[in-house]
Amino acid sequence: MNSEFVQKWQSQVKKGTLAFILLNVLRDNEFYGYELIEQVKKYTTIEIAEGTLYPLMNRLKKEGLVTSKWVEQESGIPRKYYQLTAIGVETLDEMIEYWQSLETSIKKLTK
Amino acid sequence: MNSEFVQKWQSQVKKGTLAFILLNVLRDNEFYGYELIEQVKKYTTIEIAEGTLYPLMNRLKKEGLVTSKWVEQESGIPRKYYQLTAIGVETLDEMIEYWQSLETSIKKLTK
DNA sequence: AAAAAATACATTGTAATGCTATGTATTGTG
DNA sequence: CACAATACATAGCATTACAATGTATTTTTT
Repeated sequence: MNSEFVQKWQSQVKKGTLAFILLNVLRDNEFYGYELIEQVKKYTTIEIAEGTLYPLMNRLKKEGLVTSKWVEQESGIPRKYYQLTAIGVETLDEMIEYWQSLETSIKKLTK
Repeated sequence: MNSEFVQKWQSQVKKGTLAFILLNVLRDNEFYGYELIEQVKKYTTIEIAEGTLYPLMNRLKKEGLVTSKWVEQESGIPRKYYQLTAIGVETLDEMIEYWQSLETSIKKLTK
């Protein structure tokens, strides 16, 4: 099961989907990078590679959708926390709208 | 509205989604390339560029998910009709399964 | 009748993105 | 003391959508 084609396809589906999921996760709380991977793994069936996440978060930051701040800890490596900006919220709303129309279309097709 | 970021994002979402949609469309009927673009435009909010469709159909063919046959017409340019193969149907079923789990996860996140 | 638009196929080069591999540094565990 | 886990990051590769361009025929408009 899960032929090679399907595996590659799933990777393609992530292009775009990941940013959408991450912005949604950041809507209610701020999280640090490594934690985002864990959160997404917990609440979806999706695994985000570290080599995917960090460049992605940098892009979102560059686009002004999130900000970040370093938080030192008593012990351990400092964490970079991400917060959704006002522009991020607006953008996310537009994305949700598009996603829902897409989802509706696909639901019609798959039955 | 529809900021530049969202436009680029929509294009990224199509990576993977397009193949999924096309296979779904081909489940019940065979269509030729140009017709597939029209069908998808009609039943979804998605526009597929010709420069996207023809290479995509070739990939699906190479992977054995579809076959094609030329059909001459009394007048006009010959049409290349695509049919879903047995492997195509199996693959599509796996894709539907993945899509539904993804959709369920995202639905939880967006509300 | 000529010009323009539509039909129907296709390829090339570009930009964007996820993934593997790799790297650094610290802390916790067997 | 070695190894796994935590936490950040980058570089190169493969994949894919899209704009631009091309060919050829047919239909519509002027």
